[in-house]
Amino acid sequence: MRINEASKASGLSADTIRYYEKAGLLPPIHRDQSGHRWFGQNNIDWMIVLYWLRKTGMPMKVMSRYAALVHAGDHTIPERKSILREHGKLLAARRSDLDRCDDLLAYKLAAYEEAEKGHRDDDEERDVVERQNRAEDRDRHLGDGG
Amino acid sequence: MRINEASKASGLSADTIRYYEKAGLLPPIHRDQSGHRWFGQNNIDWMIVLYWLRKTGMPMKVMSRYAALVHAGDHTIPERKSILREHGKLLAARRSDLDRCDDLLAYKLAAYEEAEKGHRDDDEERDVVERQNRAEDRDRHLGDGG
DNA sequence: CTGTTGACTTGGAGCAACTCCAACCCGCTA
DNA sequence: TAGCGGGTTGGAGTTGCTCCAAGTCAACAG
Repeated sequence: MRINEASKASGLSADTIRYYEKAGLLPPIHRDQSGHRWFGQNNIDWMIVLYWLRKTGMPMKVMSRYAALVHAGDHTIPERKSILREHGKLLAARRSDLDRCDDLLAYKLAAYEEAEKGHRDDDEERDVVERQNRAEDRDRHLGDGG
Repeated sequence: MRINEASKASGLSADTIRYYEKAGLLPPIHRDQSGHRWFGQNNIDWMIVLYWLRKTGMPMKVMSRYAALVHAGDHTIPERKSILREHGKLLAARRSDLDRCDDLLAYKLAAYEEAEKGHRDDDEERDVVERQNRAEDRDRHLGDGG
Protein backbone atom coordinates (compact mmCIF):
# COMPACT_ATOMS: atom_id res chain seq x y z
CA MET A 1 0.00 0.00 0.00
CA ARG A 2 1.09 3.61 -0.47
CA ILE A 3 2.20 6.03 2.18
CA ASN A 4 -1.16 7.65 2.89
CA GLU A 5 -2.91 4.36 3.31
CA ALA A 6 -0.01 3.14 5.46
CA SER A 7 -0.39 6.25 7.56
CA LYS A 8 -4.06 5.52 8.21
CA ALA A 9 -3.34 1.87 8.93
CA SER A 10 -0.50 2.54 11.35
CA GLY A 11 -1.46 5.76 13.08
CA LEU A 12 1.80 7.47 12.08
CA SER A 13 1.55 10.51 9.81
CA ALA A 14 3.09 10.25 6.35
CA ASP A 15 5.73 12.78 7.41
CA THR A 16 6.54 10.74 10.47
CA ILE A 17 6.86 7.58 8.42
CA ARG A 18 9.38 9.26 6.13
CA TYR A 19 11.16 10.66 9.16
CA TYR A 20 11.32 7.23 10.81
CA GLU A 21 12.61 5.71 7.61
CA LYS A 22 15.47 8.20 7.47
CA ALA A 23 16.15 7.63 11.14
CA GLY A 24 16.59 3.92 10.53
CA LEU A 25 13.57 2.78 12.51
CA LEU A 26 12.07 1.03 9.51
CA PRO A 27 13.48 -1.79 7.41
CA PRO A 28 14.23 -0.90 3.75
CA ILE A 29 10.93 0.09 2.16
CA HIS A 30 10.17 -1.00 -1.38
CA ARG A 31 9.52 1.55 -4.13
CA ASP A 32 7.30 1.17 -7.15
CA GLN A 33 8.47 1.98 -10.67
CA SER A 34 7.85 5.71 -10.14
CA GLY A 35 9.78 5.96 -6.87
CA HIS A 36 6.79 5.87 -4.52
CA ARG A 37 7.14 3.87 -1.32
CA TRP A 38 5.25 0.60 -1.18
CA PHE A 39 4.40 -0.83 2.24
CA GLY A 40 3.66 -4.47 3.02
CA GLN A 41 1.61 -5.74 5.92
CA ASN A 42 4.69 -6.46 8.01
CA ASN A 43 5.82 -2.87 7.56
CA ILE A 44 2.45 -1.78 8.90
CA ASP A 45 2.66 -4.17 11.84
CA TRP A 46 6.05 -2.85 12.79
CA MET A 47 4.89 0.75 12.44
CA ILE A 48 1.97 0.03 14.74
CA VAL A 49 4.41 -1.19 17.36
CA LEU A 50 6.47 1.98 16.93
CA TYR A 51 3.31 4.04 17.13
CA TRP A 52 2.39 2.69 20.55
CA LEU A 53 5.86 2.69 21.99
CA ARG A 54 6.38 6.28 20.90
CA LYS A 55 2.93 7.40 21.94
CA THR A 56 3.62 6.17 25.45
CA GLY A 57 6.92 7.96 25.67
CA MET A 58 9.68 5.66 24.47
CA PRO A 59 12.48 7.89 23.10
CA MET A 60 13.49 7.41 19.48
CA LYS A 61 16.96 6.33 20.51
CA VAL A 62 15.53 3.39 22.37
CA MET A 63 13.17 2.53 19.53
CA SER A 64 16.21 2.68 17.26
CA ARG A 65 18.05 0.23 19.45
CA TYR A 66 15.04 -2.02 19.54
CA ALA A 67 14.71 -1.90 15.75
CA ALA A 68 18.36 -2.83 15.38
CA LEU A 69 17.91 -5.77 17.74
CA VAL A 70 14.89 -7.05 15.85
CA HIS A 71 16.91 -6.77 12.68
CA ALA A 72 19.84 -8.63 14.21
CA GLY A 73 17.99 -11.84 14.94
CA ASP A 74 16.92 -14.22 17.67
CA HIS A 75 19.94 -13.98 19.91
CA THR A 76 18.94 -10.37 20.79
CA ILE A 77 15.66 -11.43 22.37
CA PRO A 78 16.95 -11.05 25.95
CA GLU A 79 17.85 -7.40 25.37
CA ARG A 80 14.59 -6.79 23.57
CA LYS A 81 12.74 -8.19 26.55
CA SER A 82 14.62 -5.92 28.87
CA ILE A 83 13.81 -2.88 26.75
CA LEU A 84 10.13 -3.76 26.81
CA ARG A 85 10.16 -4.42 30.56
CA GLU A 86 11.85 -1.08 31.17
CA HIS A 87 9.17 0.55 29.10
CA GLY A 88 6.59 -1.21 31.24
CA LYS A 89 8.08 0.47 34.29
CA LEU A 90 7.81 3.81 32.56
CA LEU A 91 4.15 3.14 31.85
CA ALA A 92 3.55 2.50 35.52
CA ALA A 93 5.26 5.76 36.44
CA ARG A 94 3.13 7.63 33.92
CA ARG A 95 0.01 6.09 35.33
CA SER A 96 0.86 7.33 38.77
CA ASP A 97 1.52 10.82 37.37
CA LEU A 98 -1.95 10.73 35.85
CA ASP A 99 -3.43 9.70 39.19
CA ARG A 100 -1.71 12.54 40.97
CA CYS A 101 -2.86 15.03 38.42
CA ASP A 102 -6.38 13.70 38.68
CA ASP A 103 -6.24 14.39 42.41
CA LEU A 104 -5.00 17.90 41.77
CA LEU A 105 -7.79 18.57 39.27
CA ALA A 106 -10.41 17.22 41.64
CA TYR A 107 -9.10 19.44 44.41
CA LYS A 108 -8.95 22.53 42.22
CA LEU A 109 -12.40 21.97 40.77
CA ALA A 110 -13.84 21.51 44.23
CA ALA A 111 -12.20 24.73 45.36
CA TYR A 112 -13.66 26.55 42.36
CA GLU A 113 -17.12 25.18 43.10
CA GLU A 114 -16.73 26.42 46.64
CA ALA A 115 -15.63 29.82 45.42
CA GLU A 116 -18.63 30.04 43.13
CA LYS A 117 -21.04 28.95 45.83
CA GLY A 118 -19.77 31.38 48.47
CA HIS A 119 -19.90 34.12 45.86
CA ARG A 120 -20.31 37.37 47.72
CA ASP A 121 -19.39 40.47 45.70
CA ASP A 122 -16.08 40.29 47.52
CA ASP A 123 -13.39 40.49 44.85
CA GLU A 124 -10.57 39.12 46.97
CA GLU A 125 -12.21 35.74 47.28
CA ARG A 126 -9.89 34.62 44.51
CA ASP A 127 -6.77 35.08 46.57
CA VAL A 128 -8.32 33.05 49.34
CA VAL A 129 -9.04 30.25 46.90
CA GLU A 130 -5.62 30.30 45.34
CA ARG A 131 -4.02 30.42 48.74
CA GLN A 132 -5.98 27.49 50.09
CA ASN A 133 -4.06 25.15 47.80
CA ARG A 134 -0.82 25.73 49.55
CA ALA A 135 -0.69 23.14 52.26
CA GLU A 136 -2.54 20.46 50.41
CA ASP A 137 -0.80 20.80 47.06
CA ARG A 138 2.56 20.84 48.73
CA ASP A 139 1.75 17.71 50.68
CA ARG A 140 0.66 16.08 47.47
CA HIS A 141 3.86 16.97 45.72
CA LEU A 142 6.29 16.27 48.53
CA GLY A 143 4.38 13.09 49.21
CA ASP A 144 6.82 11.02 47.16
CA GLY A 145 8.74 13.30 44.80
CA GLY A 146 11.22 15.00 47.15
CA MET B 1 13.74 31.37 48.44
CA ARG B 2 16.20 31.42 45.54
CA ILE B 3 15.81 29.73 42.20
CA ASN B 4 17.59 26.48 43.01
CA GLU B 5 15.61 25.94 46.14
CA ALA B 6 12.44 26.85 44.25
CA SER B 7 13.39 24.31 41.63
CA LYS B 8 13.68 21.54 44.22
CA ALA B 9 10.45 22.60 45.88
CA SER B 10 8.44 22.77 42.65
CA GLY B 11 9.88 20.02 40.49
CA LEU B 12 10.64 22.45 37.66
CA SER B 13 14.28 22.94 36.69
CA ALA B 14 15.80 26.38 37.23
CA ASP B 15 16.02 26.80 33.46
CA THR B 16 12.39 25.88 33.07
CA ILE B 17 11.39 28.35 35.76
CA ARG B 18 13.19 31.17 33.92
CA TYR B 19 11.64 29.98 30.68
CA TYR B 20 8.15 29.96 32.20
CA GLU B 21 8.71 33.40 33.61
CA LYS B 22 9.61 34.76 30.17
CA ALA B 23 6.64 32.95 28.68
CA GLY B 24 4.32 34.72 31.09
CA LEU B 25 3.25 31.64 33.03
CA LEU B 26 4.43 33.11 36.30
CA PRO B 27 3.33 36.28 38.07
CA PRO B 28 6.03 38.98 38.43
CA ILE B 29 8.82 37.45 40.52
CA HIS B 30 10.59 39.60 43.09
CA ARG B 31 14.31 40.24 42.90
CA ASP B 32 16.71 40.82 45.76
CA GLN B 33 19.17 43.76 45.83
CA SER B 34 21.59 41.90 43.55
CA GLY B 35 19.01 41.01 40.89
CA HIS B 36 18.46 37.39 41.94
CA ARG B 37 14.93 36.08 41.80
CA TRP B 38 13.20 35.59 45.14
CA PHE B 39 10.28 33.15 45.30
CA GLY B 40 7.51 33.17 47.86
CA GLN B 41 5.44 30.18 48.89
CA ASN B 42 2.58 31.11 46.57
CA ASN B 43 5.00 31.18 43.65
CA ILE B 44 6.02 27.65 44.59
CA ASP B 45 2.42 26.52 44.88
CA TRP B 46 1.61 27.85 41.45
CA MET B 47 4.72 26.26 39.96
CA ILE B 48 3.72 22.91 41.41
CA VAL B 49 0.39 23.21 39.62
CA LEU B 50 2.20 24.02 36.38
CA TYR B 51 4.56 21.11 36.98
CA TRP B 52 1.73 18.59 37.14
CA LEU B 53 -0.31 20.03 34.33
CA ARG B 54 2.71 20.10 32.06
CA LYS B 55 3.96 16.68 33.13
CA THR B 56 0.64 15.18 32.14
CA GLY B 57 0.65 16.82 28.73
CA MET B 58 -1.09 20.17 28.95
CA PRO B 59 0.42 22.40 26.21
CA MET B 60 2.06 25.62 27.28
CA LYS B 61 -0.49 27.65 25.36
CA VAL B 62 -3.25 26.26 27.51
CA MET B 63 -1.25 26.78 30.69
CA SER B 64 -0.71 30.34 29.51
CA ARG B 65 -4.40 30.84 29.11
CA TYR B 66 -5.06 29.33 32.50
CA ALA B 67 -2.44 31.58 34.09
CA ALA B 68 -4.03 34.63 32.50
CA LEU B 69 -7.44 33.60 33.83
CA VAL B 70 -6.13 33.13 37.35
CA HIS B 71 -4.58 36.56 37.09
CA ALA B 72 -7.81 38.09 35.82
CA GLY B 73 -9.93 37.25 38.84
CA ASP B 74 -12.95 35.36 40.06
CA HIS B 75 -15.21 35.88 37.08
CA THR B 76 -12.95 33.59 35.02
CA ILE B 77 -13.60 30.57 37.22
CA PRO B 78 -16.04 28.98 34.75
CA GLU B 79 -13.43 28.96 31.98
CA ARG B 80 -10.79 27.71 34.38
CA LYS B 81 -13.05 24.86 35.33
CA SER B 82 -13.60 23.97 31.72
CA ILE B 83 -9.85 23.95 31.06
CA LEU B 84 -9.29 21.61 33.98
CA ARG B 85 -12.13 19.34 32.95
CA GLU B 86 -10.77 19.16 29.42
CA HIS B 87 -7.44 18.22 30.86
CA GLY B 88 -9.16 15.51 32.85
CA LYS B 89 -10.44 14.03 29.62
CA LEU B 90 -6.94 14.06 28.24
CA LEU B 91 -5.74 12.19 31.30
CA ALA B 92 -8.34 9.52 30.69
CA ALA B 93 -7.23 9.18 27.07
CA ARG B 94 -3.63 8.85 28.18
CA ARG B 95 -4.56 6.19 30.65
CA SER B 96 -6.19 4.14 27.96
CA ASP B 97 -3.08 4.56 25.77
CA LEU B 98 -1.03 3.18 28.63
CA ASP B 99 -3.38 0.24 28.96
CA ARG B 100 -3.14 -0.53 25.29
CA CYS B 101 0.61 -0.35 25.36
CA ASP B 102 0.69 -2.61 28.39
CA ASP B 103 -1.27 -5.18 26.42
CA LEU B 104 1.15 -4.87 23.54
CA LEU B 105 4.13 -5.34 25.83
CA ALA B 106 2.54 -8.35 27.49
CA TYR B 107 1.86 -9.90 24.12
CA LYS B 108 5.35 -9.21 22.82
CA LEU B 109 7.03 -10.49 25.94
CA ALA B 110 4.97 -13.66 25.84
CA ALA B 111 5.94 -14.18 22.22
CA TYR B 112 9.59 -13.72 23.10
CA GLU B 113 9.34 -16.24 25.93
CA GLU B 114 7.77 -18.66 23.50
CA ALA B 115 10.54 -18.04 21.00
CA GLU B 116 13.14 -18.68 23.65
CA LYS B 117 11.44 -21.84 24.88
CA GLY B 118 10.95 -23.37 21.49
CA HIS B 119 14.54 -22.51 20.68
CA ARG B 120 15.63 -24.92 18.00
CA ASP B 121 18.68 -23.79 16.03
CA ASP B 122 16.24 -22.65 13.41
CA ASP B 123 17.18 -19.06 12.60
CA GLU B 124 13.92 -18.08 10.94
CA GLU B 125 11.98 -18.47 14.16
CA ARG B 126 12.27 -14.71 14.52
CA ASP B 127 10.20 -14.01 11.45
CA VAL B 128 7.53 -16.32 12.71
CA VAL B 129 7.45 -14.44 15.99
CA GLU B 130 7.38 -11.04 14.36
CA ARG B 131 4.72 -12.18 11.97
CA GLN B 132 2.47 -13.56 14.67
CA ASN B 133 1.73 -10.05 15.86
CA ARG B 134 -0.07 -9.07 12.74
CA ALA B 135 -3.64 -9.99 13.32
CA GLU B 136 -3.69 -9.27 17.01
CA ASP B 137 -1.83 -5.97 16.92
CA ARG B 138 -3.94 -4.72 14.09
CA ASP B 139 -7.12 -5.63 15.92
CA ARG B 140 -5.81 -3.83 18.95
CA HIS B 141 -5.06 -0.72 16.98
CA LEU B 142 -8.15 -0.59 14.83
CA GLY B 143 -10.21 -1.40 17.90
CA ASP B 144 -10.92 2.26 18.53
CA GLY B 145 -8.35 4.39 16.73
CA GLY B 146 -9.54 4.32 13.15
C1' DC C 1 42.40 44.40 50.38
C1' DT C 2 42.75 41.08 47.04
C1' DG C 3 41.80 36.52 45.21
C1' DT C 4 38.63 32.75 44.74
C1' DT C 5 34.46 30.34 45.27
C1' DG C 6 29.67 29.64 44.39
C1' DA C 7 25.20 30.95 43.18
C1' DC C 8 23.09 33.65 40.36
C1' DT C 9 22.22 36.66 35.75
C1' DT C 10 21.48 37.04 30.49
C1' DG C 11 21.33 35.80 25.66
C1' DG C 12 21.71 32.41 22.57
C1' DA C 13 22.78 27.80 20.66
C1' DG C 14 21.36 22.94 20.53
C1' DC C 15 18.12 19.16 20.80
C1' DA C 16 14.03 15.78 20.22
C1' DA C 17 10.42 14.72 17.53
C1' DC C 18 7.90 16.14 14.70
C1' DT C 19 5.11 19.32 11.16
C1' DC C 20 4.69 22.14 7.32
C1' DC C 21 6.07 23.94 2.97
C1' DA C 22 7.89 24.78 -1.78
C1' DA C 23 9.19 22.86 -5.83
C1' DC C 24 9.15 19.13 -8.48
C1' DC C 25 7.71 14.49 -10.77
C1' DC C 26 4.53 10.96 -12.47
C1' DG C 27 0.41 8.53 -14.15
C1' DC C 28 -4.15 9.28 -15.46
C1' DT C 29 -8.29 11.24 -17.22
C1' DA C 30 -11.16 14.70 -20.06
C1' DT D 1 -2.23 18.60 -23.71
C1' DA D 2 -3.75 20.58 -19.60
C1' DG D 3 -4.99 19.66 -15.11
C1' DC D 4 -5.46 16.85 -11.04
C1' DG D 5 -4.21 13.84 -7.21
C1' DG D 6 -0.83 11.72 -5.03
C1' DG D 7 3.58 11.05 -4.38
C1' DT D 8 9.03 12.83 -3.96
C1' DT D 9 12.93 15.72 -1.72
C1' DG D 10 15.27 19.14 1.13
C1' DG D 11 14.78 22.40 4.32
C1' DA D 12 12.55 25.71 7.47
C1' DG D 13 9.55 26.21 11.55
C1' DT D 14 7.55 24.66 16.15
C1' DT D 15 7.32 23.18 21.02
C1' DG D 16 9.38 22.80 25.22
C1' DC D 17 12.94 22.56 27.09
C1' DT D 18 18.36 22.03 28.20
C1' DC D 19 22.96 23.47 28.07
C1' DC D 20 26.55 26.81 27.75
C1' DA D 21 29.54 31.07 27.81
C1' DA D 22 30.35 35.25 29.76
C1' DG D 23 29.43 38.29 33.21
C1' DT D 24 27.86 40.02 38.13
C1' DC D 25 27.68 39.84 43.00
C1' DA D 26 28.23 38.42 48.04
C1' DA D 27 31.04 36.19 51.11
C1' DC D 28 34.92 34.40 52.90
C1' DA D 29 40.31 33.12 53.12
C1' DG D 30 44.71 34.71 53.41
